[in-house]
Amino acid sequence: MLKCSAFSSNKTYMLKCYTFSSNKTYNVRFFTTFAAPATFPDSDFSDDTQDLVIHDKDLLRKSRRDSGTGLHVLDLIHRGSLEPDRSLYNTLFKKCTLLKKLDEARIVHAHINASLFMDDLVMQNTILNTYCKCGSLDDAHNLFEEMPVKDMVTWTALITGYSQNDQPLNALVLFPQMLRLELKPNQFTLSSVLKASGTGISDKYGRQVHAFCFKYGYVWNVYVGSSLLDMYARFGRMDDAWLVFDKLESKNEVSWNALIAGHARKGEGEHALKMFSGMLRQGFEPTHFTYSSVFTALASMGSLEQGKWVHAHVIKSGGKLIAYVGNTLLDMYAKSGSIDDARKVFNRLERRDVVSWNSMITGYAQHGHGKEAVRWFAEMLRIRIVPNEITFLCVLTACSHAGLLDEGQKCFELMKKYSIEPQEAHYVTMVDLLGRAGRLDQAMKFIIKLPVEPTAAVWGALLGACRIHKNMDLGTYAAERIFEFDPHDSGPHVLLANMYASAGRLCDAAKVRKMMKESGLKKEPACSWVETKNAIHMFVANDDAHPQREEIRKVWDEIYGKIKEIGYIPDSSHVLFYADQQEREAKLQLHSEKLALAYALMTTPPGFTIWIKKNIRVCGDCHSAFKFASKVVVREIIVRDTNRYHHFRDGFCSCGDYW
DNA sequence: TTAGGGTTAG
Repeated sequence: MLKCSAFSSNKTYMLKCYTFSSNKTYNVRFFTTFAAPATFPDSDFSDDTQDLVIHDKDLLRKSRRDSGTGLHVLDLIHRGSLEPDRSLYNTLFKKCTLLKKLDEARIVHAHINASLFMDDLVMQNTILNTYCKCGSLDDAHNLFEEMPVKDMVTWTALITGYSQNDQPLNALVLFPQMLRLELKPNQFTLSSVLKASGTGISDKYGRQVHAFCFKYGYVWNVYVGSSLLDMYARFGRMDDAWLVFDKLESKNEVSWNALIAGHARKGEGEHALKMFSGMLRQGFEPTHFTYSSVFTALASMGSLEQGKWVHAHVIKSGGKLIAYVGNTLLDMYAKSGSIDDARKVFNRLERRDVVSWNSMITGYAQHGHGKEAVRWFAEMLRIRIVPNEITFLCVLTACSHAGLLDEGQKCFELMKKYSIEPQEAHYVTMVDLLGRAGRLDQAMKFIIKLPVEPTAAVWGALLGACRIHKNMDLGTYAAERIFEFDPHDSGPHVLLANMYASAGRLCDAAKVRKMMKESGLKKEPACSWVETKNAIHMFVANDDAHPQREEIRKVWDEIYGKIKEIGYIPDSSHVLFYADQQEREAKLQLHSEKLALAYALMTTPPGFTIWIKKNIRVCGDCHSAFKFASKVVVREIIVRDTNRYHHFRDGFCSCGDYW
């Protein structure tokens, strides 16, 4: 709050300002284009005041430094010292928007309501927009309802407000209402409506808006086009996104970023990286948005070398590691297996937020360092970083994978202290934690006591644990509960059949297989990928299509012989559909990850770390074989399955056989 | 006066 007095000469005003907050008095020379005010007393000036010089164009900058909104100007207006004009109010609203000062915006609004601008449509639109930018859609909506006259900008401002404040449905409801009034949307309206259309489960609405973009002639506009391709990309329709991108009349960083982000979200790292190179070739400067999407893409590829190359770009660009880029960068290093580099990035971050901590905890957990993950969680709490629901999920998963039963239970209890309501994923992980640790009865009691109806995923976690600990009765019960949700889900059928097979109950396993056959259920085909010499090779079990199949099998046969010599015993319970023991053992050696390993050994130099990715959980027999293989071939083998990472080195796996 | 793109888990 400022108290001011002033005098003027030729549009230069000398203001005496006293701030109650800091108990300081300022002599302020205020150069302005405002009309000359009435006379001012100059007797208030004292000698012990500080001098500031402010030009009206500097008002925004100066008051930003003072962390105020410059509302003292309103006092001047109120005292008749200044005659308000549009640019003064606009400056104040800009300031409120910038600092998200809702209360101040309300004060300026009240002031305007008592001024000549009371019924000014443009001014009303500005106020409405300020409320939206300050996050108060209630204020914006109230004003919208009160406005006797509304134009296209009024509607667009409110639509944009809802779209930008996570209320897409409200935005989508307003759009047709606006059209019914025969107000013609422009590029601002359409890009906001498209942003709102990018949420939800279907692109049906977005496609309709696409038609409106054609109708009104904005489809090739870079703003509308970028929103349009982003909308398609969010629904995974990259072909449609590309069609829009290719036809844009001009492209900018945002169009490129939207496309890169689309590929990154789909886990199409290669495409995202190609786009990044293309963007550089065409002379576009990558932004924070670009880098965070590219690192997300690289994280999904686990491609450390390419990750380092892009990291070098960021360093060359000289930018600071802001939260988004820094967090995705450290996640990339963690997911690429280099937890040390991830920690270095973490240490260099300008600001470490809950996402930075979660990423480190997950990094440790996924690479088998459960205790380290728990230690980081404790440190995070010690320095009073407030955990979120993802933090707890990360820590619970870490505990579950590392067999840290007590720590996991304590972590679950701690959620109450932070007022975080457990979600389905937390319950699933708790059942997993108890079940893997062999506490199947406790897991069952936990499910019974759940405050919500247990889901198929909860029963699935119990079934998985029953398979590990060979508890047929409880496993069968869990499987039956899952079938009640979805009798056509092949996953639990396979798990159940595996469970019977590994317990030697081949007749029961055969019954499940028969049931699957009769219902037309097919097991999801297991695939493994291996990256060599900048190309990605995919393998499926019993792969007969690969041009080098003979050589691949020869290499694996050689390894198979060697690992058997040092203790590998094939576990044929992981083969479902063959009754003959010899045939089962033969099929076991043709699992996709084994073929991928053989191919990687053929095509990479000695000592080179081998990276394999798998679309489902790594098979138990392959896990055992890889441990022995890592010793025989003297290589580090990293397998990333849907659950976690396995670092096989010198006969051991980082997961400690607990996955 | 109104517009578009980015992070952690499962």
